[in-house]
Amino acid sequence: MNTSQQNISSSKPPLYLIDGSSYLYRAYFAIRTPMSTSSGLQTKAIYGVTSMLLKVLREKQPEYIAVVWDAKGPTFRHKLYDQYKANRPPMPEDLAAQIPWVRKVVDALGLPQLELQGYEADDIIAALARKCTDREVIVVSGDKDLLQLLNGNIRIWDPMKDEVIDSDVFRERYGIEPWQWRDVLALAGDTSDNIPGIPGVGVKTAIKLIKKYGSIKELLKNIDSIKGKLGERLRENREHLDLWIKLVSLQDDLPLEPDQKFKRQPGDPEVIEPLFRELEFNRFINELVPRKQTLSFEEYSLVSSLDEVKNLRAEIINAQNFTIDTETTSEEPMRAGLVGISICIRPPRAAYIPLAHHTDRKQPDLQQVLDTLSPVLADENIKKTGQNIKYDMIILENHGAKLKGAAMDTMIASYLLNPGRRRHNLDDLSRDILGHKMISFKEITSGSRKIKNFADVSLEKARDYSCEDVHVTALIAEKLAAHLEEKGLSDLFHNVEMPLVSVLVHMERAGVHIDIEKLEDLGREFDQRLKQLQQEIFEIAGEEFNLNSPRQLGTILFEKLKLPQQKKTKKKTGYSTDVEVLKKLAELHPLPEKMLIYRNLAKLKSTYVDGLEAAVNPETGRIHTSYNQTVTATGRLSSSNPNLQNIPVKTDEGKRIRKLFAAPKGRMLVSADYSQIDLRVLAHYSEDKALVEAFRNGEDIHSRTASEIFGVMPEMVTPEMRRAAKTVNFGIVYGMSAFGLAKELDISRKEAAQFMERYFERYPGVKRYMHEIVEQARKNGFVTTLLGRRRYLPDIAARQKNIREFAERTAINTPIQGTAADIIKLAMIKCHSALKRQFPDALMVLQVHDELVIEADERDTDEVTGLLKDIMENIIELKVPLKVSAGHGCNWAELKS
DNA sequence: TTGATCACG
DNA sequence: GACGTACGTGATCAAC
Repeated sequence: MNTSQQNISSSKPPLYLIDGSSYLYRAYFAIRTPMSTSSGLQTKAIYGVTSMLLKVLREKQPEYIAVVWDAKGPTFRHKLYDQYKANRPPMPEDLAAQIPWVRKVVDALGLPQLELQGYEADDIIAALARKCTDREVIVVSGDKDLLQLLNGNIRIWDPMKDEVIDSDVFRERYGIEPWQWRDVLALAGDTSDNIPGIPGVGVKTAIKLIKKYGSIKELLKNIDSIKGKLGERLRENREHLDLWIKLVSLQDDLPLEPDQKFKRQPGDPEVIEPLFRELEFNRFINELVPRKQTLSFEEYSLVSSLDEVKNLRAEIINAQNFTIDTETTSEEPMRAGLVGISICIRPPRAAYIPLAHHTDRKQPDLQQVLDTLSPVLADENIKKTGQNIKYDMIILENHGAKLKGAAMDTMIASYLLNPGRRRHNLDDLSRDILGHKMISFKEITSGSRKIKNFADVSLEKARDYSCEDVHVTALIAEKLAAHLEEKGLSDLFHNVEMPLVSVLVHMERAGVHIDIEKLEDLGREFDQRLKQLQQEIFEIAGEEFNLNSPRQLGTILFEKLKLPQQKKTKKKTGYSTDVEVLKKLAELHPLPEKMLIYRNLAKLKSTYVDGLEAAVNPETGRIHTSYNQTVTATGRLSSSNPNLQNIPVKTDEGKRIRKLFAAPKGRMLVSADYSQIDLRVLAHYSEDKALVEAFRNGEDIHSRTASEIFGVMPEMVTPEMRRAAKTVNFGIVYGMSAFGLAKELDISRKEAAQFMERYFERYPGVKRYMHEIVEQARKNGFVTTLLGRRRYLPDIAARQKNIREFAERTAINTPIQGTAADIIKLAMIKCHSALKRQFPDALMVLQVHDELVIEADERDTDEVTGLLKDIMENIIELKVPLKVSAGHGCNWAELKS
């Protein structure tokens, strides 16, 4: 209806109206992790609102803006209806206490704010928005009540979901006009405001009614013709509707004008910074306050001669520990050259040794420096600290200097303290732990476009940057060490994670050998077959399209060929064309079948053939992955650049890829993997009698489960039954529901539910474990593995069922997956040291969660196999034995025992 | 940058 | 009454 206003606004900056109260509540209830300052002030709501406001300021840079609040005390709605919001408990005390602080923050940011006695924020927003006709209005809110405001001039934006709703989006989504939304709300009611609406009518039904009749007014005219329970209820409650309409209407005749008062003022850093420090909002300080020196830089020195290096060495020997960082030419350690080394003895004393900067100025000789430092680097008793020290160890060792005695890695320490945290990089740790914003790489390279890597950075800038790195690392290390101790994580850190670093250094440097010629042959073959397939698919489809585009394929399948749509994509953005769908469609049409073959081959070609080819290191002729020790939430390692933990194995085509992982001449690959480690860990934790007994007797666990759930003698178990039981066994470890099992086995939900019921009858200990671990998570807020590794599960208390249930499944799975990870980490450390002693030529080349692969001299094959199996099976004593199956072969696909 | 898909345990 | 439903990863490609 207001389309005529559409273009009025284009010349003037829009007015942003922010629904402060709704975000205040939302933040308070939605942020699950408790937040408070060290003095005890709760800050969750302040933090949430601040974060939202900063997002608006950062992304929109609004010139006209108002932050609007609900007034305290009763509103006109309470006068109309004494039950209004009567079901709502009073505002929690700790939330009320945060309000004055939020107001202070808004003031400090220079944003106008208002409230009006007797009205809610929604009414103020409505009044201002409707009166503002000379410019566009953007209402910032996540509240559905405000949808009735939408017109050609008013849009709603929810920055937290990053969702913009304008009239068109609204019409498409609900099939009605925005002004009709008021009637929808009146019919449906609002439980949180204690407006009942028509009993039995929710938003869906209300929309249907309004679509049909246009408005409540028209509906009432036809009310006698509405049939069934719905008609009855409407007739019974018709006299209330007038009141519900009044209550959900937004009051817009308020004495407010959208005038110059709403011009945004510049925020005052002098006020903001102390305020944010008081609230301990370190994360926001960097965004708003220009970087200042918060650390002392006075004791940073630039080392220019070998004599100075010797002095440094003397200082190190005196201190017996130091923090180290290397500057290099690449992020990939196996391709990087060494540019400089920084060392911090005692914060703030730090020094930078430039080695290969592009400069005419004098730099100490790289080799002489390493020779000089070698005695301290290689001295295990001199303890080293670093941030991702594995990287520095690889760099140094590649340049002929081995680093021993790595005792503290701040990245790993941060990971153990909270493995769910997304980033453990130094910049973020410095910000969060020290409240210090570090010099960014951008800052030292700005002004010169010639800077390609660190070698191009000037010596002074390099000194400041690099010394700050070690300085900050040393400061963080102290704090994190204390936290590890508090949380009982020190043993895991010192006895598992830190020793593992050296193992990973060895593995990454070793790399894995690839048969490059066969790789290239395979690439050519796949290429040909892909071309052929493409041709055939185009012919069947009757047109050409991009086979790699799921979207284009969807159009062909469901619009052109009119095949029945199976399901939407996860985010509901289009037709799904995944394997499941294509398999179903293959029964109806020849194209999906071809597409499956194409997809399979295309994946192998691009990810594996091309990917591996690009990853071969020209100097070593091998592939050096990175094992990430601080990525997974459960404690597993992950592998990247390239990922060697997802090399195909299941299909024949896939095995041809795996076959390319071949030992060089005279060498052999030995592989050992834990069989059913997850289920054995589950047996250990649950102490379930039947499960424990099965493993102690060395039974085939899937057959045993089949015999249990199908109620047949073990010898009567068919392969089909065993397969189903295997799926159940896996599903249990993930906390699967009957629904999930039904889908996986393609059986009815009822049957699946019966399987699960039988399972829990037969393995009652497992049921008990699942219950207890969820209870434990609820009580502590985290779960632990055998070695005390923690994972926090803030969602375990979520009000939303699906979110809470996800956390519950995680609580079940993490101790199992994480304990298996603990076990193989222990085994890696022990195997590595045993191999080093007994078979110094052997190389540990791969770890794939429950499997270790060693490359050894072919004469040592049997002994290495025995050693591996022995160590892995006896690495720790559980209530059931650990079993390892080991084999060897010339390549990774063909292993013989 | 995000979403869809698919490789692994 | 509708929604979602099996844990943990990383790489590639299309599309924005």
